[in-house]
Amino acid sequence: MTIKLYNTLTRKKELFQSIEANKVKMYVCGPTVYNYIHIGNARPAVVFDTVRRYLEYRNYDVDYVLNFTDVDDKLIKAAKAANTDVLTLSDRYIEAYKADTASLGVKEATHYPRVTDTMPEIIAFIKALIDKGFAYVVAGDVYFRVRKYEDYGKLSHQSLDDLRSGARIDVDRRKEDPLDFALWKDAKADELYWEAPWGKGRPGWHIECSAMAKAHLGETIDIHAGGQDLAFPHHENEIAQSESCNGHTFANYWLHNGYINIEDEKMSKSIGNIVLTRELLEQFDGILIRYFILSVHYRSPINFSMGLLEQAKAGFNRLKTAYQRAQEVTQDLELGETEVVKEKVIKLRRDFEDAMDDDFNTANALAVLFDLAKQINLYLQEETRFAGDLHAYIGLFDELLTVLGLTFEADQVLLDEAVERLIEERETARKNRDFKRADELRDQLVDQGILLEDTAGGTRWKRG
RNA sequence: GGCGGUAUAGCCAAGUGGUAAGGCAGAGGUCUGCAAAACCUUCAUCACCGGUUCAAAUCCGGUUACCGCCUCCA
Repeated sequence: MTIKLYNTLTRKKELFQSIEANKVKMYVCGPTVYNYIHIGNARPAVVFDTVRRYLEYRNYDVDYVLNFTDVDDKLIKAAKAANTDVLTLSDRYIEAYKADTASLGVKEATHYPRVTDTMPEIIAFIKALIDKGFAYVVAGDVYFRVRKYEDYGKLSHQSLDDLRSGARIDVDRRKEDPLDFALWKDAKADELYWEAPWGKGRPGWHIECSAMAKAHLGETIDIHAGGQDLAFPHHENEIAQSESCNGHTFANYWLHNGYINIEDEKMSKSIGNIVLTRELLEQFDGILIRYFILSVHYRSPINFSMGLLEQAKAGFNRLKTAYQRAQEVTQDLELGETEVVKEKVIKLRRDFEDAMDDDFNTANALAVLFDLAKQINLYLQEETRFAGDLHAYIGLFDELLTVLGLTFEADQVLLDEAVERLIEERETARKNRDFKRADELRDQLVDQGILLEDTAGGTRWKRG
């Protein structure tokens, strides 16, 4: 049990130690639900889901909280544009988020708090900050007093002075310090608002996470995760709020995932190269997209393109083929098992754990799966094979796939009658050594996306 | 200006001191009626310069290029 993870706070890989034995409190910053998620949103969803799965594999009970920001400027604007209200809009995109991430093999979170459901806690949180002198009210807005919190900048490793000099010209002169940030925004006309002791309005962006994490996980949590861009200012501000309010460490480990570029360019609205997960799912299996994401270490940048996804598919198919062949063959074998295979399984498992223990190195973990596939392929060529051996390989395969959230969907079993007839007809042709006819039929099937493999045990087929 | 990241074969990608994992593509071979799948073989000295060391892709210094954050953003 020696999981090491890279902590942004210390910029080092640290040994993971949970607050409570065998229990992990994990908070992941979720999306602002004003649109469908893009591939960039998919990365943290997949990556931190994998972290969670591995912790569970390591026998931790993981309390996994993922929030939805369902009130903010973007939502208000989007709702107006769609001629609907904020809550209807956010409901819709929350459902879409869950559906899209489910396609990517992401497990359900333990809790999905929403800002609008956490309002009393948020208001109480802000009130406590005001009472302690960490926040001040200006004309209905409430700001956090950055200079009052001594450790400000400890996550992004910047001093307050450096941050100030880098800050853009701040037009809001009501703030005591340019870096002070809004905890509460005064309600403008026609906007959704909540009643607070200092006036009507809605919460600022950062406070929600502090409040929701506290409400669901307590004052000190184990892991707080999100995209690398959230480190500053969002997470920095969360730390400032939470530690000022609660008086002790907010999160022990901070994990940040790298960006996804599109064809070597930053994904952005202005470039117009946003790739929605939903669109991608029309062309590629979600699990393949997950595989692609996991083929790179989570902190490194990933470049995305259709070509790269196609390339990944070829590799993924290699794993899938080995797995499926093992399953087909195992039914016909005699019972029994060998020491050699037993030891190989033990070693493969250990290699996998070594990879994942090292800051969730999924690229190396996948290399272990390729090793496993190779062992299976080699084993299938041996003269004497036992069901027990293949079961051991398959069992390990299943287990490791589950940790990574990967599955090999069985190809649709149902074939069109017409297709089946073509396959049969080809078999007859082959028996009659009419190879010209057989090849024609095979080409026809290829056109329908059916690939054939003639093996000793008969003809196999799969979808290309 | 401040903070940080990246640079490994045609492509993707691991690797933080001991002589370059894995995958895709390619080449040759085995198998096959031919294929496919699989197996075997083959394919890099790690951006550049200098230094430390018995030994560096890995440490130190410098150079170049690209990128991120400092402003809503995964």
